[in-house]
Amino acid sequence: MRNQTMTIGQVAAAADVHVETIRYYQRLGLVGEPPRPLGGIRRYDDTTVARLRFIKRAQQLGFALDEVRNLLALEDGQSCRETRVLAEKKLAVIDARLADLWRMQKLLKTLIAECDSGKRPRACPIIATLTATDLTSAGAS
Amino acid sequence: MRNQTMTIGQVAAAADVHVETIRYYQRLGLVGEPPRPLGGIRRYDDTTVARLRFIKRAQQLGFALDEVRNLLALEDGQSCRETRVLAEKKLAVIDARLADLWRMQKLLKTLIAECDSGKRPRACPIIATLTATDLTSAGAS
DNA sequence: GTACATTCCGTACTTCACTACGAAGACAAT
DNA sequence: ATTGTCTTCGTAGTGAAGTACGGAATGTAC
Repeated sequence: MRNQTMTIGQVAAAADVHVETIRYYQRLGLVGEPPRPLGGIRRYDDTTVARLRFIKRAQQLGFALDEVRNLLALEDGQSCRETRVLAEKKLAVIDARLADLWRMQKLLKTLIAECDSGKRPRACPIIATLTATDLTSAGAS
Repeated sequence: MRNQTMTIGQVAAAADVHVETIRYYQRLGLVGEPPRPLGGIRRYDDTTVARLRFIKRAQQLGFALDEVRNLLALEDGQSCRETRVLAEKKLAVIDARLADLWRMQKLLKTLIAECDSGKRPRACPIIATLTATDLTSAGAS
């Protein structure tokens, strides 16, 4: 697959993305466009496939495309400190999001349990909570 | 504040949302529009404020506006079983999202730690991982 | 009675990561 | 030489939850 032999469709299949996604990344400058031989079709090699996989993995780690752009600039692996800083920032965001979701999970679990246990008198405890409670502290036993 | 005395701006201030947000919710049918006295200005009472707060709380629990619409239909508190079903579905989504984020968090922590410990030889372990690893299993010690 | 703030209404724009569409050209097989 | 698939390029649409804008009318204070 070396030496510019693949079409964009073959690259897409190899990296398991859609052709349109590659063209979108090219517009964003995340993936290069090889020169087009006069009136012909562009050819790619597997460095493009590798780059697409890199992008996919970074996304799975929670990086947005704009952040992936920064990571790609450090792709030589020689700027470990800068990469680390990006990873730490992302980790902080993920930590915060986890705390949020954890709070939601806890409260929902509590409310669902109350539906069963008949602890509260008449009305549905979930609706009652939505109607009256300050959720930033509610259910935090 | 009873008996239709507030303007939309006062309602917005009381519920801590923007005027445009109220109008947006009115378009979605989440909030009613009181009749407009011929060529005059609509007046609201605090049931609208309460409804806006209900919506905000539901959003904090992770419900999308479209789901809030369903919750509002059960607002009388008499359909506890149906409300519970909605809450359980939302809880399942949140559980899944938590698992995702937890995986990201774990992997990022591992990678950042490796940056420090010099475990890996030369290149940045984060970049190396993005370049080569299958993240769905990587770092899962 | 006039200046200023608000309201009303519709439309359009924002972000993010794509996806869809359409026309024209290129290439591969028969 | 024709069919059929693929590529190229540009533009436009998706969904979620709003935000922004602009002109006209209305309300409020002095």
